[in-house]
Amino acid sequence: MTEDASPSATAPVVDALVQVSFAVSAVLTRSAAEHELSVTQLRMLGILRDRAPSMAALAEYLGLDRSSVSGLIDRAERRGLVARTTSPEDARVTIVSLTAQGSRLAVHLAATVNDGIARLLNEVSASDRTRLVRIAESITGVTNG
Amino acid sequence: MTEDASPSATAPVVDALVQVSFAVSAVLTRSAAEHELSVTQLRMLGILRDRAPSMAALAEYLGLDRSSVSGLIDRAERRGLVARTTSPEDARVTIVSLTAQGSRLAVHLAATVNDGIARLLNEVSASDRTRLVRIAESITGVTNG
DNA sequence: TATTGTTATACTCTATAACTATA
DNA sequence: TATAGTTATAGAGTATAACAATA
Repeated sequence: MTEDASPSATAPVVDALVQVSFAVSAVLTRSAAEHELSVTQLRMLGILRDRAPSMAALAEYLGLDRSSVSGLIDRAERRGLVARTTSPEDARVTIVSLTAQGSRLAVHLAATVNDGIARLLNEVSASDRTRLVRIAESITGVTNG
Repeated sequence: MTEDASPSATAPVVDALVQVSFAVSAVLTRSAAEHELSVTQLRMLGILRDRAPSMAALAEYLGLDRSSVSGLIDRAERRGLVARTTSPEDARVTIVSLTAQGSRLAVHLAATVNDGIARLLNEVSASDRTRLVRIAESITGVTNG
């Protein structure tokens, strides 16, 4: 987790970011692996928690080609986690949604991930957490919360 | 441990961490993709920058099975990035090292990754960077710098 | 014609199990 | 016997290109 994708003369703050990123990734990987899921499947379930998008929209969310998402959804469907339905408005469009089982798993996974990340923050003070949110906003250019 | 955690109510600081992690991962993925490498190959090149480990040690660094590393090194060798040599001390052991070309690429990649991460920090003030290093230490339990 | 989704194909990444060569 | 590494096999994930169905 700390191997180092980082050059010899890396600034400490760059290392800091990379290491935090690895720690978070490890939580995601571990949470997914507990249910024999890939991180991509984890993300997919997270997306479907509050959406029932078309295949194309799902591909967009995931940043993947549609053909990749076809396979992804094939495998999730085989496991009973998602279902495909044809849009009533446009017969070309396939709508993806969670099954009851998929929904339960998605809720559970979200909690697991949340707990895992929260645990990383155990030793971080309240004021540092506040600061971290602001710093993250600067980094991602997005407002969180 | 996951009792209520209605994950819709994820704390902003958890989201912040996840988003920072995605931003860093995107830099790694993009830097690797510029040279048609996977993130695993990128990590491998980073590791070999200052080491010439055995296959087993490399597998340990990467957290992968040895058989996975065999394939990884096969592909990198085919591209002229690494070389295998047999250890003089123990004929069972294969030593992996960068070729001149692999070394040049590793140096270049390290700089690219460093620049990409540094660019994420463009809008972060000096005092926030200092704080970020400290927060990262709390998160990873490791001292950076 | 354009769009949505799937399929065919090919490659990387990963693991498990079985194998070999060496110790 | 035990260890290092490879190979055989299998499956997931990913993309490109070609395709069918629908608009």
